[in-house]
Amino acid sequence: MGNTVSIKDLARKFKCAPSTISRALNDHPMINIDTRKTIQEYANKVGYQKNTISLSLLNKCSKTLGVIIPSISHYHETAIIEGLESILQPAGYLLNICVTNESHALEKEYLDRLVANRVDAICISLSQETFDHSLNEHIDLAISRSLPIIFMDRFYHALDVDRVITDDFKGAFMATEHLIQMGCQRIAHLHGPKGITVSQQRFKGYEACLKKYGREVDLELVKQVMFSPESGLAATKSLLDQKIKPDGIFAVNDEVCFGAMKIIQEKNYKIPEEIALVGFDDIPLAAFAPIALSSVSRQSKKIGEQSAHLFLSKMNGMSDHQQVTLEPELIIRESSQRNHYS
Amino acid sequence: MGNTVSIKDLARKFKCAPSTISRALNDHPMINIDTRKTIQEYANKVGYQKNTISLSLLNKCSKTLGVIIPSISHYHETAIIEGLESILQPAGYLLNICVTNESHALEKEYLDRLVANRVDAICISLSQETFDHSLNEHIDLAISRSLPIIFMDRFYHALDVDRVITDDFKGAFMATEHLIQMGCQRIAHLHGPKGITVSQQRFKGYEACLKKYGREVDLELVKQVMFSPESGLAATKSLLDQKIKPDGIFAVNDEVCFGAMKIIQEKNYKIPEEIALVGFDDIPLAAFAPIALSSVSRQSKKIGEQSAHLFLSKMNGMSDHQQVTLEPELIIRESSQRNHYS
DNA sequence: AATTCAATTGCAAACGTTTGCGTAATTTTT
DNA sequence: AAAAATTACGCAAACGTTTGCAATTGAATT
Repeated sequence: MGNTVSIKDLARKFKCAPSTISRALNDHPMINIDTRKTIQEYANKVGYQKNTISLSLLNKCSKTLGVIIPSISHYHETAIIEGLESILQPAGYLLNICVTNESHALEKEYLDRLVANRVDAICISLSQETFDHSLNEHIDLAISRSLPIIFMDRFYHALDVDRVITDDFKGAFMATEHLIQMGCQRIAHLHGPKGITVSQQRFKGYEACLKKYGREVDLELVKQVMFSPESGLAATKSLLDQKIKPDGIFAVNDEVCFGAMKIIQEKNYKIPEEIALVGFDDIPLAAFAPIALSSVSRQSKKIGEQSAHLFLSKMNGMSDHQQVTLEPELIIRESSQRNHYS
Repeated sequence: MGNTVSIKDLARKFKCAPSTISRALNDHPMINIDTRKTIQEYANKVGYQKNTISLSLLNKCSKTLGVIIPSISHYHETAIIEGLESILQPAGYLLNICVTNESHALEKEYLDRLVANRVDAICISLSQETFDHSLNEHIDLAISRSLPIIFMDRFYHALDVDRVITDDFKGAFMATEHLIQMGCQRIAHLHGPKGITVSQQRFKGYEACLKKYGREVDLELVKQVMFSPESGLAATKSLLDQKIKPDGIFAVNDEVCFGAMKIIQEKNYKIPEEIALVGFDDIPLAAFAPIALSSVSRQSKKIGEQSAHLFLSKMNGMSDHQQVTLEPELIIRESSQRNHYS
């Protein structure tokens, strides 16, 4: 920007070599203590600011982490970013955040751009399109470049990768088991967009739990939804219009539950007595839903923190791959707590 | 990363000068069409990826925008990011997102780092600490470097800056006027953290509206809150415990309203008949609050979009400063709609 | 056959910083 | 007083890419 001052400028000013300035600014003992001070003071006065770009070029390391996520509009994603930042800020890293809107093309484009920018590593949560059609060439290519890639949330076809996930299966299992223990007989599931790992895992957890208690999955009670309250409302409405109505609902996330609650209350069913409800993610507003919402916490912030730690280990030369699986936690609130049943 | 291939590598391979490779890859007509093709194909085969860092160094332009925000846990901030990204992705820019947690020290640190990284410009929403104590030296310094800085949401002491904001005053005025028209006599305000522009502006709008209708601000009816439902609940509780109870509440944001609703319903007051409620931000869950929440939309995504456009104009050489003020929009839902009163 | 011209390609500098090595100048040791 | 050691600084290359200008080649023109 026009008036930025470089080491060369300072060298001209002091009639010395750039190397001297560089060493002086870095407090290199090789340089006379007085010259050091003089140079440092002057540099400070004129607002010299190190140009990190030239350093990146030299050191082949940009002190930047690329982050690719499908969306940024939910608590889960922002909490991940908070987690990443809480660890990486003190470590001197910056974040390049890219939102793909679940588009494979955009994911590919962003990945290319991050590689061109020589980020030190990439934390990625795959887009739905990438997942649906197993379009993995761009990822494989990046990996073959030996660019460290850390997968968050969604699985990747290869086994020997770095990965930080929550045990969605287990979380779903816990939620379903809880509903069973609360006396629910017909537990419905609001199934997330298919093709997305978390949707599949949560359904499998739900399914496995029913099996454990000798029940079958009734496909009449499984409706597919998007991750939005509107979608949750519509799906729940169709559930309530059926002959076989649910007396418990496990939903793929909390936003969906807000929609479900709306229509359930409109139709004058009692929560949790007539219909018990459990969501997923434990968003900050869960406790402030019409009926305080029970939910499975997936420790979103910890996913970010763990990913950051994994990244830092890799920067420190750790070469073997690591898979971190976080334990979900069931938070029981009014929407599923039937004291008189237990 | 070890196996990255550079132009120099290709030059060695083809026994020619790096300049030839560079021109060939950029389809420069000066280079023989056949050599061009050959080189391009080979480069493609071995996965050559342009090193943007060297380009940044050369062109003094990094194709990166620095974004500094106080928090990333609310809809407003993520919508801004979505807006920024929707415009800047097609333009070939990346975002360096920094979250300050309202800390001045962190803001300063991040600003320095972004400058060191030679971002092309910075979009910033000032931290509360910076605002409270008018700690502007770091900003002034950056401006004196002639680094373009675009302020979002929060005012800056200087006048000749670039800025994109929503008219919070007007939004608050609209909300308050609406409550008056719904017949509310004692309108309380849940005042955001002081020192933050949006809090102040919204209070002023509330105040001005009351004045217009010949009313005074009753400080008993103004409670200070943080931007959280918990805080909203506590403040509302103290309101309801007073002798003078409100029959309408205008809150600084929607999360606060969720907390307010909780306690209002617990104490068995009817919304909106006994207490009408209006929030701010129009978050996606507003319509799914216990009572669908009326709210002032501040067009968060548009703030991002406009900031991005402003940034692009500046990149195209626009030198004069621009102030964009977006119009808020009042969304009326059940929490304030008293049909029988109007 | 000498000259001009166009088509290709190479050279070298530049962006800003670091760092190994060389080289003065000064001091210490024998 | 000569040799060795220390102190303080400069030189130049390196990172990867672009670009104005010079240089080479071959063909076309006179």
